Amino acid sequence: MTLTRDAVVDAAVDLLGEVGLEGLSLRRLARDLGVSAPTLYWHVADKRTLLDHVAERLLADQWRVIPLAPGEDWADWLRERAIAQFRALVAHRDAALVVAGNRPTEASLPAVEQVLATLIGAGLAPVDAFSTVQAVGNLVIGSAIEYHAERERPASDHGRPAPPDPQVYPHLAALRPALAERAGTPEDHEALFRHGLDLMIAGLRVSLATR
Amino acid sequence: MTLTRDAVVDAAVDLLGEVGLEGLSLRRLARDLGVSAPTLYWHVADKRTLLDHVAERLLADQWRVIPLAPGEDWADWLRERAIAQFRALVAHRDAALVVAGNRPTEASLPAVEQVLATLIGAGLAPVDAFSTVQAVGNLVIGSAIEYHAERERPASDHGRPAPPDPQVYPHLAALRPALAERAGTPEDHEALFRHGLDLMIAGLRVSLATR
DNA sequence: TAGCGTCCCTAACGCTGTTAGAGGAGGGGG
DNA sequence: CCCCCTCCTCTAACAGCGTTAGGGACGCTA
Repeated sequence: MTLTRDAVVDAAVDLLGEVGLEGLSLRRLARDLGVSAPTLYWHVADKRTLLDHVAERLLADQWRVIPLAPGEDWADWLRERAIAQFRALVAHRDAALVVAGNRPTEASLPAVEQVLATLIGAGLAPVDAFSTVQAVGNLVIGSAIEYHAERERPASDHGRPAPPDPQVYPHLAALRPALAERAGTPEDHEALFRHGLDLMIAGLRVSLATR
Repeated sequence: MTLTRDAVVDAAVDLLGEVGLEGLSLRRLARDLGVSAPTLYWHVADKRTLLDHVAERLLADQWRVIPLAPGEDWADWLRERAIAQFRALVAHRDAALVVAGNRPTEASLPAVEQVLATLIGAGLAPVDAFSTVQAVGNLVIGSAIEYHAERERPASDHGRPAPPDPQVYPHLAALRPALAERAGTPEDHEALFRHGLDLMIAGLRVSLATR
Protein backbone atom coordinates (compact mmCIF):
# COMPACT_ATOMS: atom_id res chain seq x y z
CA MET A 1 0.00 0.00 0.00
CA THR A 2 1.62 3.21 -1.15
CA LEU A 3 1.23 6.59 0.43
CA THR A 4 -1.57 8.83 -0.80
CA ARG A 5 -2.28 12.48 -0.26
CA ASP A 6 -5.32 11.59 1.79
CA ALA A 7 -3.18 9.50 4.08
CA VAL A 8 -0.77 12.42 4.50
CA VAL A 9 -3.62 14.74 5.38
CA ASP A 10 -5.04 12.18 7.80
CA ALA A 11 -1.72 11.87 9.56
CA ALA A 12 -1.37 15.63 9.65
CA VAL A 13 -4.76 15.96 11.31
CA ASP A 14 -3.75 13.38 13.91
CA LEU A 15 -0.39 15.00 14.51
CA LEU A 16 -2.01 18.40 14.84
CA GLY A 17 -4.25 17.06 17.56
CA GLU A 18 -1.26 15.57 19.29
CA VAL A 19 1.31 18.35 19.23
CA GLY A 20 -0.53 21.47 18.08
CA LEU A 21 0.23 23.76 15.21
CA GLU A 22 3.63 24.81 16.51
CA GLY A 23 4.75 21.22 16.88
CA LEU A 24 3.51 20.11 13.48
CA SER A 25 6.65 19.84 11.36
CA LEU A 26 7.05 18.06 8.07
CA ARG A 27 9.91 16.00 9.44
CA ARG A 28 7.83 14.80 12.36
CA LEU A 29 4.90 14.11 10.08
CA ALA A 30 7.13 12.14 7.73
CA ARG A 31 8.49 10.13 10.64
CA ASP A 32 4.96 9.21 11.73
CA LEU A 33 4.31 8.02 8.19
CA GLY A 34 7.56 6.03 8.06
CA VAL A 35 8.88 8.14 5.25
CA SER A 36 11.53 10.80 4.67
CA ALA A 37 10.58 14.45 4.85
CA PRO A 38 11.12 15.48 1.22
CA THR A 39 8.88 12.61 0.16
CA LEU A 40 5.93 14.63 1.40
CA TYR A 41 6.58 17.11 -1.37
CA TRP A 42 5.59 14.49 -3.86
CA HIS A 43 2.09 14.35 -2.41
CA VAL A 44 1.69 17.95 -1.31
CA ALA A 45 2.93 21.17 -2.85
CA ASP A 46 3.75 22.98 0.30
CA LYS A 47 3.27 23.07 4.04
CA ARG A 48 0.78 25.90 3.62
CA THR A 49 -1.34 23.95 1.15
CA LEU A 50 -1.08 20.87 3.35
CA LEU A 51 -2.64 22.98 6.10
CA ASP A 52 -5.30 24.06 3.62
CA HIS A 53 -6.20 20.42 3.09
CA VAL A 54 -6.18 19.86 6.84
CA ALA A 55 -8.54 22.79 7.33
CA GLU A 56 -10.84 21.43 4.68
CA ARG A 57 -10.93 18.06 6.35
CA LEU A 58 -11.57 19.54 9.78
CA LEU A 59 -14.63 21.36 8.50
CA ALA A 60 -15.81 18.76 5.99
CA ASP A 61 -18.74 17.68 8.14
CA GLN A 62 -19.93 21.25 8.36
CA TRP A 63 -20.48 21.54 4.63
CA ARG A 64 -23.24 18.95 4.69
CA VAL A 65 -26.46 20.52 3.53
CA ILE A 66 -29.12 20.16 6.21
CA PRO A 67 -32.32 21.78 5.02
CA LEU A 68 -34.65 23.61 7.33
CA ALA A 69 -37.25 21.10 8.51
CA PRO A 70 -40.86 22.06 7.82
CA GLY A 71 -42.16 24.11 10.70
CA GLU A 72 -38.68 24.47 12.20
CA ASP A 73 -37.67 27.91 13.41
CA TRP A 74 -34.92 29.32 11.22
CA ALA A 75 -33.21 30.75 14.28
CA ASP A 76 -32.97 27.36 15.97
CA TRP A 77 -31.68 25.90 12.74
CA LEU A 78 -29.04 28.61 12.39
CA ARG A 79 -28.01 28.24 16.01
CA GLU A 80 -27.53 24.51 15.69
CA ARG A 81 -25.38 24.92 12.58
CA ALA A 82 -23.21 27.54 14.24
CA ILE A 83 -22.78 25.49 17.39
CA ALA A 84 -21.80 22.44 15.37
CA GLN A 85 -19.18 24.54 13.61
CA PHE A 86 -17.87 25.86 16.91
CA ARG A 87 -17.67 22.34 18.30
CA ALA A 88 -15.76 21.13 15.28
CA LEU A 89 -13.17 23.86 15.75
CA VAL A 90 -12.90 23.32 19.48
CA ALA A 91 -12.65 19.54 19.26
CA HIS A 92 -9.31 19.51 17.47
CA ARG A 93 -6.31 21.29 18.88
CA ASP A 94 -5.47 24.54 17.05
CA ALA A 95 -8.14 23.74 14.46
CA ALA A 96 -9.36 27.33 14.58
CA LEU A 97 -5.91 28.72 13.80
CA VAL A 98 -5.49 26.45 10.82
CA VAL A 99 -8.93 27.24 9.48
CA ALA A 100 -8.49 30.97 10.00
CA GLY A 101 -5.53 31.04 7.64
CA ASN A 102 -7.65 29.69 4.80
CA ARG A 103 -9.53 31.00 1.85
CA PRO A 104 -13.11 29.74 1.72
CA THR A 105 -12.95 26.52 -0.22
CA GLU A 106 -15.15 25.46 -3.09
CA ALA A 107 -16.66 22.74 -0.92
CA SER A 108 -18.25 25.30 1.35
CA LEU A 109 -20.32 26.91 -1.38
CA PRO A 110 -23.37 24.65 -1.17
CA ALA A 111 -23.61 25.17 2.57
CA VAL A 112 -23.21 28.93 2.27
CA GLU A 113 -25.80 29.05 -0.47
CA GLN A 114 -28.20 27.13 1.68
CA VAL A 115 -27.76 29.36 4.71
CA LEU A 116 -28.28 32.37 2.47
CA ALA A 117 -31.44 30.85 1.06
CA THR A 118 -32.78 30.12 4.53
CA LEU A 119 -32.08 33.60 5.88
CA ILE A 120 -33.48 35.28 2.79
CA GLY A 121 -36.47 33.01 3.03
CA ALA A 122 -36.93 34.19 6.59
CA GLY A 123 -37.17 37.73 5.28
CA LEU A 124 -33.64 39.12 5.45
CA ALA A 125 -32.28 41.31 2.68
CA PRO A 126 -29.73 39.34 0.62
CA VAL A 127 -26.82 41.62 1.53
CA ASP A 128 -27.72 41.44 5.21
CA ALA A 129 -27.98 37.68 4.98
CA PHE A 130 -24.47 37.52 3.53
CA SER A 131 -23.06 39.83 6.19
CA THR A 132 -24.74 37.74 8.83
CA VAL A 133 -23.19 34.53 7.57
CA GLN A 134 -19.77 36.10 7.73
CA ALA A 135 -20.34 37.78 11.09
CA VAL A 136 -21.42 34.51 12.66
CA GLY A 137 -18.38 32.88 11.10
CA ASN A 138 -16.14 35.50 12.63
CA LEU A 139 -17.67 34.95 16.03
CA VAL A 140 -17.12 31.22 15.67
CA ILE A 141 -13.48 31.68 14.71
CA GLY A 142 -12.78 34.23 17.40
CA SER A 143 -14.39 32.16 20.13
CA ALA A 144 -12.60 29.00 19.09
CA ILE A 145 -9.21 30.70 18.84
CA GLU A 146 -9.64 32.25 22.24
CA TYR A 147 -10.50 28.82 23.61
CA HIS A 148 -7.37 27.21 22.21
CA ALA A 149 -5.17 30.15 23.17
CA GLU A 150 -6.27 29.95 26.78
CA ARG A 151 -5.77 26.21 26.76
CA GLU A 152 -2.19 26.29 25.48
CA ARG A 153 -0.75 28.85 27.83
CA PRO A 154 -1.11 27.77 31.45
CA ALA A 155 2.39 26.27 31.57
CA SER A 156 4.04 29.67 31.14
CA ASP A 157 2.04 31.24 33.93
CA HIS A 158 3.59 31.25 37.39
CA GLY A 159 0.48 30.34 39.37
CA ARG A 160 -2.85 32.05 39.10
CA PRO A 161 -2.99 35.80 38.63
CA ALA A 162 -3.64 37.75 41.79
CA PRO A 163 -7.33 38.13 42.64
CA PRO A 164 -8.70 41.57 41.78
CA ASP A 165 -8.75 44.04 44.64
CA PRO A 166 -12.44 44.53 45.62
CA GLN A 167 -11.71 48.15 46.46
CA VAL A 168 -10.51 48.93 42.94
CA TYR A 169 -12.44 46.39 40.90
CA PRO A 170 -15.70 45.75 42.75
CA HIS A 171 -17.53 44.13 39.85
CA LEU A 172 -14.67 41.88 38.84
CA ALA A 173 -14.18 40.83 42.44
CA ALA A 174 -17.88 40.10 42.83
CA LEU A 175 -17.81 37.89 39.75
CA ARG A 176 -14.81 35.90 40.85
CA PRO A 177 -16.59 33.12 42.75
CA ALA A 178 -19.15 32.67 39.98
CA LEU A 179 -16.42 32.29 37.38
CA ALA A 180 -13.87 30.34 39.38
CA GLU A 181 -15.40 26.88 39.14
CA ARG A 182 -16.26 26.71 35.47
CA ALA A 183 -13.68 29.04 33.96
CA GLY A 184 -11.61 27.38 31.27
CA THR A 185 -13.77 24.31 30.80
CA PRO A 186 -15.05 23.52 27.30
CA GLU A 187 -18.61 23.83 28.61
CA ASP A 188 -17.85 27.32 29.80
CA HIS A 189 -16.47 28.34 26.42
CA GLU A 190 -19.41 26.86 24.60
CA ALA A 191 -21.80 28.69 26.93
CA LEU A 192 -19.89 31.88 26.25
CA PHE A 193 -20.09 31.30 22.52
CA ARG A 194 -23.82 30.61 22.77
CA HIS A 195 -24.29 33.81 24.65
CA GLY A 196 -22.77 35.84 21.83
CA LEU A 197 -24.60 33.79 19.23
CA ASP A 198 -27.94 34.27 20.96
CA LEU A 199 -27.36 38.00 21.11
CA MET A 200 -26.80 38.02 17.35
CA ILE A 201 -29.87 35.93 16.69
CA ALA A 202 -32.01 38.13 18.92
CA GLY A 203 -30.69 41.09 16.96
CA LEU A 204 -31.64 39.36 13.73
CA ARG A 205 -35.15 38.87 14.99
CA VAL A 206 -35.40 42.57 15.72
CA SER A 207 -34.16 43.55 12.30
CA LEU A 208 -36.70 41.17 10.73
CA ALA A 209 -39.55 42.55 12.78
CA THR A 210 -38.83 46.17 11.88
CA ARG A 211 -38.79 45.70 8.14
CA MET B 1 22.07 55.59 24.78
CA THR B 2 21.91 51.91 25.62
CA LEU B 3 19.25 49.48 24.50
CA THR B 4 16.17 49.13 26.68
CA ARG B 5 13.35 46.65 26.67
CA ASP B 6 10.97 49.34 25.54
CA ALA B 7 13.17 50.05 22.55
CA VAL B 8 13.19 46.35 21.69
CA VAL B 9 9.41 46.19 21.88
CA ASP B 10 9.11 49.35 19.78
CA ALA B 11 11.32 47.88 17.10
CA ALA B 12 9.39 44.62 17.23
CA VAL B 13 6.13 46.48 16.66
CA ASP B 14 7.64 48.29 13.69
CA LEU B 15 9.09 45.10 12.27
CA LEU B 16 5.79 43.30 12.72
CA GLY B 17 4.07 45.96 10.67
CA GLU B 18 6.73 45.63 8.03
CA VAL B 19 7.10 41.89 7.56
CA GLY B 20 4.21 40.30 9.44
CA LEU B 21 4.30 37.70 12.17
CA GLU B 22 5.92 35.03 10.03
CA GLY B 23 8.74 37.35 9.01
CA LEU B 24 9.43 38.58 12.52
CA SER B 25 12.59 36.77 13.55
CA LEU B 26 14.87 37.64 16.43
CA ARG B 27 17.85 37.86 14.10
CA ARG B 28 16.11 40.32 11.85
CA LEU B 29 14.91 42.31 14.84
CA ALA B 30 18.43 42.38 16.24
CA ARG B 31 19.81 43.56 12.92
CA ASP B 32 17.33 46.45 12.84
CA LEU B 33 18.53 47.41 16.30
CA GLY B 34 22.20 47.14 15.31
CA VAL B 35 22.82 44.34 17.75
CA SER B 36 23.46 40.60 17.73
CA ALA B 37 20.56 38.22 18.16
CA PRO B 38 21.41 36.68 21.54
CA THR B 39 21.67 40.18 22.98
CA LEU B 40 17.91 40.37 22.85
CA TYR B 41 17.76 37.67 25.49
CA TRP B 42 19.22 40.08 27.97
CA HIS B 43 16.21 42.37 27.59
CA VAL B 44 13.51 39.80 26.96
CA ALA B 45 13.04 36.30 28.33
CA ASP B 46 11.72 34.72 25.22
CA LYS B 47 10.21 35.32 21.82
CA ARG B 48 6.81 34.42 23.21
CA THR B 49 7.05 36.97 26.02
CA LEU B 50 8.38 39.54 23.59
CA LEU B 51 5.18 39.03 21.62
CA ASP B 52 3.25 39.42 24.85
CA HIS B 53 4.81 42.83 25.29
CA VAL B 54 4.07 43.67 21.67
CA ALA B 55 0.43 42.70 22.15
CA GLU B 56 0.23 44.86 25.24
CA ARG B 57 1.63 47.83 23.38
CA LEU B 58 -0.71 47.33 20.42
CA LEU B 59 -3.72 47.48 22.70
CA ALA B 60 -2.40 50.02 25.19
CA ASP B 61 -4.61 52.81 23.90
CA GLN B 62 -7.68 50.64 24.34
CA TRP B 63 -7.23 50.35 28.08
CA ARG B 64 -7.84 54.05 28.60
CA VAL B 65 -10.89 54.51 30.79
CA ILE B 66 -13.47 56.60 28.96
CA PRO B 67 -16.50 57.00 31.17
CA LEU B 68 -20.00 57.10 29.81
CA ALA B 69 -20.89 60.75 29.19
CA PRO B 70 -24.00 61.99 30.97
CA GLY B 71 -27.02 61.35 28.78
CA GLU B 72 -24.98 59.18 26.38
CA ASP B 73 -26.56 55.94 25.27
CA TRP B 74 -24.64 53.00 26.71
CA ALA B 75 -25.05 51.16 23.41
CA ASP B 76 -23.38 53.93 21.42
CA TRP B 77 -20.62 54.05 23.99
CA LEU B 78 -20.09 50.30 23.83
CA ARG B 79 -20.13 50.35 20.05
CA GLU B 80 -17.49 53.07 19.86
CA ARG B 81 -15.21 51.20 22.23
CA ALA B 82 -15.54 47.99 20.27
CA ILE B 83 -14.93 49.71 16.95
CA ALA B 84 -11.83 51.43 18.31
CA GLN B 85 -10.54 48.04 19.43
CA PHE B 86 -11.24 46.53 16.04
CA ARG B 87 -9.45 49.40 14.32
CA ALA B 88 -6.43 49.00 16.54
CA LEU B 89 -6.17 45.33 15.58
CA VAL B 90 -6.72 45.98 11.90
CA ALA B 91 -4.30 48.89 11.69
CA HIS B 92 -1.21 46.83 12.44
CA ARG B 93 -0.35 43.82 10.37
CA ASP B 94 -1.05 40.51 12.16
CA ALA B 95 -1.88 42.42 15.33
CA ALA B 96 -4.91 40.21 15.90
CA LEU B 97 -2.86 37.01 15.75
CA VAL B 98 -0.36 38.33 18.27
CA VAL B 99 -3.06 39.54 20.62
CA ALA B 100 -5.03 36.31 20.36
CA GLY B 101 -2.14 34.33 21.79
CA ASN B 102 -2.17 36.35 24.97
CA ARG B 103 -3.52 36.10 28.44
CA PRO B 104 -5.48 39.18 29.51
CA THR B 105 -2.95 41.50 31.01
CA GLU B 106 -3.18 43.37 34.28
CA ALA B 107 -3.39 46.66 32.39
CA SER B 108 -6.74 45.71 30.91
CA LEU B 109 -8.45 45.33 34.29
CA PRO B 110 -9.54 48.97 34.74
CA ALA B 111 -11.11 49.04 31.29
CA VAL B 112 -12.90 45.73 31.81
CA GLU B 113 -14.13 46.87 35.19
CA GLN B 114 -15.49 50.01 33.65
CA VAL B 115 -17.31 48.25 30.85
CA LEU B 116 -18.79 45.88 33.41
CA ALA B 117 -19.93 48.81 35.53
CA THR B 118 -21.54 50.49 32.53
CA LEU B 119 -23.38 47.39 31.37
CA ILE B 120 -24.53 46.55 34.87
CA GLY B 121 -25.59 50.14 35.29
CA ALA B 122 -27.66 49.77 32.14
CA GLY B 123 -29.51 46.92 33.80
CA LEU B 124 -27.65 43.76 32.75
CA ALA B 125 -27.09 40.94 35.21
CA PRO B 126 -23.40 40.87 36.24
CA VAL B 127 -22.74 37.44 34.77
CA ASP B 128 -24.39 38.44 31.49
CA ALA B 129 -22.34 41.62 31.42
CA PHE B 130 -19.17 39.61 31.76
CA SER B 131 -20.19 37.16 29.06
CA THR B 132 -21.02 40.07 26.81
CA VAL B 133 -17.62 41.67 27.27
CA GLN B 134 -15.97 38.43 26.26
CA ALA B 135 -18.35 37.73 23.40
CA VAL B 136 -17.75 41.15 21.92
CA GLY B 137 -14.02 40.60 22.36
CA ASN B 138 -14.27 37.30 20.51
CA LEU B 139 -16.10 38.95 17.65
CA VAL B 140 -13.41 41.63 17.48
CA ILE B 141 -10.62 39.07 17.39
CA GLY B 142 -12.34 36.85 14.86
CA SER B 143 -13.16 39.72 12.53
CA ALA B 144 -9.66 41.15 12.72
CA ILE B 145 -7.99 37.79 12.14
CA GLU B 146 -10.19 37.12 9.16
CA TYR B 147 -9.26 40.53 7.78
CA HIS B 148 -5.54 39.88 8.05
CA ALA B 149 -5.82 36.33 6.78
CA GLU B 150 -7.59 37.48 3.64
CA ARG B 151 -5.04 40.23 3.17
CA GLU B 152 -2.00 37.98 3.37
CA ARG B 153 -3.05 35.32 0.95
CA PRO B 154 -3.81 36.70 -2.49
CA ALA B 155 -0.32 35.90 -3.80
CA SER B 156 -0.90 32.15 -3.53
CA ASP B 157 -4.15 32.35 -5.46
CA HIS B 158 -3.95 31.78 -9.21
CA GLY B 159 -6.38 34.44 -10.28
CA ARG B 160 -9.82 34.96 -8.84
CA PRO B 161 -11.92 31.94 -8.00
CA ALA B 162 -14.45 31.04 -10.61
CA PRO B 163 -17.75 32.91 -10.35
CA PRO B 164 -20.51 30.81 -8.80
CA ASP B 165 -22.81 29.12 -11.28
CA PRO B 166 -26.19 30.93 -11.12
CA GLN B 167 -27.97 27.65 -11.77
CA VAL B 168 -26.49 25.98 -8.70
CA TYR B 169 -25.90 28.98 -6.45
CA PRO B 170 -28.54 31.55 -7.33
CA HIS B 171 -28.18 33.67 -4.21
CA LEU B 172 -24.40 33.73 -4.28
CA ALA B 173 -24.45 34.65 -7.96
CA ALA B 174 -26.97 37.41 -7.35
CA LEU B 175 -24.76 38.87 -4.63
CA ARG B 176 -21.62 38.86 -6.72
CA PRO B 177 -21.96 42.32 -8.30
CA ALA B 178 -22.83 43.92 -4.96
CA LEU B 179 -19.78 42.40 -3.30
CA ALA B 180 -17.28 42.69 -6.11
CA GLU B 181 -16.38 46.34 -5.78
CA ARG B 182 -15.88 46.67 -2.05
CA ALA B 183 -14.81 43.15 -1.12
CA GLY B 184 -11.51 43.06 0.69
CA THR B 185 -11.24 46.74 1.47
CA PRO B 186 -10.74 47.79 5.09
CA GLU B 187 -14.01 49.72 4.91
CA ASP B 188 -15.82 46.57 3.88
CA HIS B 189 -14.38 44.63 6.78
CA GLU B 190 -15.23 47.35 9.22
CA ALA B 191 -18.78 47.47 7.87
CA LEU B 192 -18.98 43.70 8.27
CA PHE B 193 -17.71 43.93 11.82
CA ARG B 194 -20.22 46.68 12.61
CA HIS B 195 -22.99 44.50 11.25
CA GLY B 196 -22.17 41.73 13.71
CA LEU B 197 -21.65 44.19 16.51
CA ASP B 198 -24.97 45.90 15.87
CA LEU B 199 -26.72 42.56 15.90
CA MET B 200 -25.23 41.84 19.32
CA ILE B 201 -26.18 45.27 20.64
CA ALA B 202 -29.72 44.92 19.35
CA GLY B 203 -29.84 41.56 21.11
CA LEU B 204 -28.64 43.21 24.31
CA ARG B 205 -31.43 45.75 24.08
CA VAL B 206 -33.95 42.94 23.79
CA SER B 207 -32.56 41.11 26.78
CA LEU B 208 -32.70 44.36 28.78
CA ALA B 209 -36.27 45.08 27.79
CA THR B 210 -37.54 41.63 28.78
CA ARG B 211 -36.14 41.63 32.30
C1' DT C 1 14.17 -4.98 -24.00
C1' DA C 2 13.80 -0.05 -23.77
C1' DG C 3 11.60 3.74 -22.07
C1' DC C 4 8.83 6.23 -18.97
C1' DG C 5 6.16 7.78 -15.19
C1' DT C 6 5.70 7.02 -10.21
C1' DC C 7 7.36 7.17 -5.72
C1' DC C 8 10.90 7.42 -2.48
C1' DC C 9 15.66 8.36 -1.06
C1' DT C 10 20.15 11.13 0.65
C1' DA C 11 22.52 15.48 0.84
C1' DA C 12 22.43 20.01 1.38
C1' DC C 13 21.07 25.21 1.81
C1' DG C 14 19.82 28.96 4.59
C1' DC C 15 16.96 29.96 7.96
C1' DT C 16 14.97 29.65 12.96
C1' DG C 17 14.91 30.05 18.52
C1' DT C 18 17.96 29.38 22.06
C1' DT C 19 22.14 28.37 25.19
C1' DA C 20 27.03 28.60 26.76
C1' DG C 21 30.51 31.22 27.82
C1' DA C 22 33.75 34.97 27.12
C1' DG C 23 34.81 39.97 27.35
C1' DG C 24 34.57 45.01 27.57
C1' DA C 25 32.82 49.34 29.84
C1' DG C 26 31.86 51.90 33.93
C1' DG C 27 31.22 52.78 38.75
C1' DG C 28 32.10 52.02 43.90
C1' DG C 29 35.00 50.55 47.71
C1' DG C 30 39.53 49.17 49.58
C1' DC D 1 45.25 53.50 42.11
C1' DC D 2 43.41 49.15 41.60
C1' DC D 3 40.21 45.65 42.02
C1' DC D 4 35.80 43.84 41.69
C1' DC D 5 31.24 43.57 40.32
C1' DT D 6 27.20 44.46 37.58
C1' DC D 7 25.61 45.48 33.34
C1' DC D 8 25.45 44.71 28.57
C1' DT D 9 27.06 42.77 24.36
C1' DC D 10 29.61 39.56 21.75
C1' DT D 11 30.97 34.91 19.03
C1' DA D 12 30.22 30.04 18.53
C1' DA D 13 27.35 26.53 18.48
C1' DC D 14 23.14 23.21 18.68
C1' DA D 15 19.13 21.12 17.09
C1' DG D 16 15.48 21.79 14.33
C1' DC D 17 12.87 23.96 10.47
C1' DG D 18 10.90 24.31 5.21
C1' DT D 19 12.54 23.43 0.95
C1' DT D 20 15.36 22.10 -3.37
C1' DA D 21 18.49 19.21 -6.23
C1' DG D 22 19.34 15.12 -7.97
C1' DG D 23 19.44 10.14 -8.08
C1' DG D 24 17.63 5.39 -7.87
C1' DA D 25 14.32 1.55 -7.64
C1' DC D 26 9.90 -0.21 -9.15
C1' DG D 27 6.29 -1.55 -12.54
C1' DC D 28 3.64 -0.62 -16.71
C1' DT D 29 3.56 -0.08 -21.73
C1' DA D 30 5.41 -0.27 -26.39
